[in-house]
Amino acid sequence: MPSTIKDIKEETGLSLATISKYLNGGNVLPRNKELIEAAIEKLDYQVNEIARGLVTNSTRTVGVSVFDITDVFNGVILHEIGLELSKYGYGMLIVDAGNDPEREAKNIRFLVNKKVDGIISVPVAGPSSVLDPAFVADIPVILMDRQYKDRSLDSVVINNREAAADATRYLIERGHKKIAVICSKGEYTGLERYRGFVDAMEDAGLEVPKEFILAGSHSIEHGYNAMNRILGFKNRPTAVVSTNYGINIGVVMALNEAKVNYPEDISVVGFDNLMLSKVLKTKLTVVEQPMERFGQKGVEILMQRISEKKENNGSLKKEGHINIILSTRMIIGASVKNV
Amino acid sequence: MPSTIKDIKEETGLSLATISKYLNGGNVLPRNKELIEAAIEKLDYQVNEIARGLVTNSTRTVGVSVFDITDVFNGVILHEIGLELSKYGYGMLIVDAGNDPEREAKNIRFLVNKKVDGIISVPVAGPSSVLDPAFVADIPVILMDRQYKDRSLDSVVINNREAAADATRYLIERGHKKIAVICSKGEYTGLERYRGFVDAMEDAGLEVPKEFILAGSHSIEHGYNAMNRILGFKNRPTAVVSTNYGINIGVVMALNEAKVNYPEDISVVGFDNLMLSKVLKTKLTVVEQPMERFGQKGVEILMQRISEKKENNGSLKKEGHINIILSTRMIIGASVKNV
DNA sequence: CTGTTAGCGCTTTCAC
DNA sequence: GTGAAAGCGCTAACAG
Repeated sequence: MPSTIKDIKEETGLSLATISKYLNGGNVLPRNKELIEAAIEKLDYQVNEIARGLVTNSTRTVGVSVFDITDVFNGVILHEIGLELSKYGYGMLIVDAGNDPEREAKNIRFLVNKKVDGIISVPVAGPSSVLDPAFVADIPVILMDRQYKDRSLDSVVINNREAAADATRYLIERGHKKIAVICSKGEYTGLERYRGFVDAMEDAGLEVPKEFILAGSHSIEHGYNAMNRILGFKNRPTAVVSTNYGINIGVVMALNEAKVNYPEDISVVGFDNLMLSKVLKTKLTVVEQPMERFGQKGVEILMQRISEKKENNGSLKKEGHINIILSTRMIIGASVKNV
Repeated sequence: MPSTIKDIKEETGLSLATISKYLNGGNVLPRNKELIEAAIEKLDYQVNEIARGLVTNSTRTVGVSVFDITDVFNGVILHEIGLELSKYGYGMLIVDAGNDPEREAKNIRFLVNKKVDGIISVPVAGPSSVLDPAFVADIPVILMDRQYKDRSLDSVVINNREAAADATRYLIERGHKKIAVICSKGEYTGLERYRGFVDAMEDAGLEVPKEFILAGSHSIEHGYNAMNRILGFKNRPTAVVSTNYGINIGVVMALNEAKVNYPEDISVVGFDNLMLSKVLKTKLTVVEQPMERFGQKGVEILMQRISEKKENNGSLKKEGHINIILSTRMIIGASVKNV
């Protein structure tokens, strides 16, 4: 059995209050300080955060929910969040939805029951009601990367629509007129990016045949299948916009397997400057998202909400939402040719 | 403020004990059951796991420590562990060392203070003493993928030495005699794999010039730099063994950039059948690790230890260790040619 | 089956 | 600066 504050009371002869005060950085006589420190050392004492949490009503832990932990994008986000959180002395309780909304709902309830001080969510697509248990419990929630269509919440995102329009314009400026988009319309990010694509095409007065819009899931499979479909068209596009990392991978996979060269046979613009881009013989031209900034800003807002709540003695005040929009930039590779 | 068991006592007129019993699946009169359920519904009651944990001395949470959460290998492991844990009604508290032993030590202390019921660790290289706080607190620990040289602990691993020897033999059988290995000797896994390589070469009576052993870190950079060094040799090997996923990526990146084709110009055998293998034009021949089995077995042993501890009323008995060795298999790609 | 009571380990008034 | 005492929300005997 680990030792408790009581044991160190026996050891030192001091009262619980004094010891607790020391533990929380309060002032105690130098003499007592030494006594306590010696006892802690001797007894291997470690604070029981559970007991502390029960009385302070704060766990110094935030819950982080991601739609898929095997997705590199989320791995990087988690890394950045963890780094940032530790600066505040906070830990994180990570839950993984595995792209399943029901599991996500279950996970959120789990976090609420665990009394996390706040939640950062990179949500699965779907109604925002999965977060209801958090709202009922007055736990601040920050959305990251994705937002909900049905409710406005604190969030940190990029301007997906603009970014996708930029990517598309990049192709248009290089003479492309027949451009296809491979996207996922199921979640916020994908839909916005799709819209950005359409914006740019319309602004340029370019037609988009229906079959050039390949909407599906946010996945390697979809990228792979969609690219293969495109390769089968009699009337092939000269360029393709891929709207996320998973799709990038699928697209490149399909191209390589079919021995179709890019940019010679078809140009490609993708999203996210992660691992993959580094390993390809022909580097992808992509829209890069500022991963570290995601973590920093997300944690910053959350900490702000948590202290607001504290100042407001325990209840969240609901007056508007913070919406941080991070800027992106195009990383120029060699996957686009002039036409 | 969320409602408590007391509120539902007021609401129903029942005693705390009865309500608690219901909450924990005990038998109560149907009438009372309805009353309680109605109150729970009405008050949006959620169990306070913190309070529960304080008295039961169990949090139904396990801590999972990984050496680097941005490493896809760990992402997959975490996914599998989470899936498996949820079958037992357990949640996980994930901590990420970012390859920093000091951060890992801090993380373990954090988990201990959070009173997790057990810890699964995919450790950073280094002395096992980072785990001491867990041992002092009598928290069961399961090592996954990697072991320590300085202490024997419960673990689930693959036979790294055998697997690497298999991979090497695969090359030898195809006529390769000049084979280089790119590895990391810093952690358990890397060292074992290096040894397996040496085993196979010695058994075949093949010489390994010193410069054909490129030991460095478990990283993309190392794979990349090492492969570039190899390409600069006057006396080039005809094949290379890459001993982990990160190194695979670096190797392929270097090859592609130098426009050196594999297997035509050099053969490659790698480790781990993850994402990358799917996207390469020429698929890598690799040793595949059973990711799901890692999660299943790791959680299984941990649950066993947790219940043993309970039966032994709260203290871990230390009689030997469980060591699960999972089998691997070679996935044949097209990155090796006969010579 | 139900209620009373004690107590998990800690923080926090409030006197002193 | 220190101590006594109450209490966070819940479970676990023990009586009834």
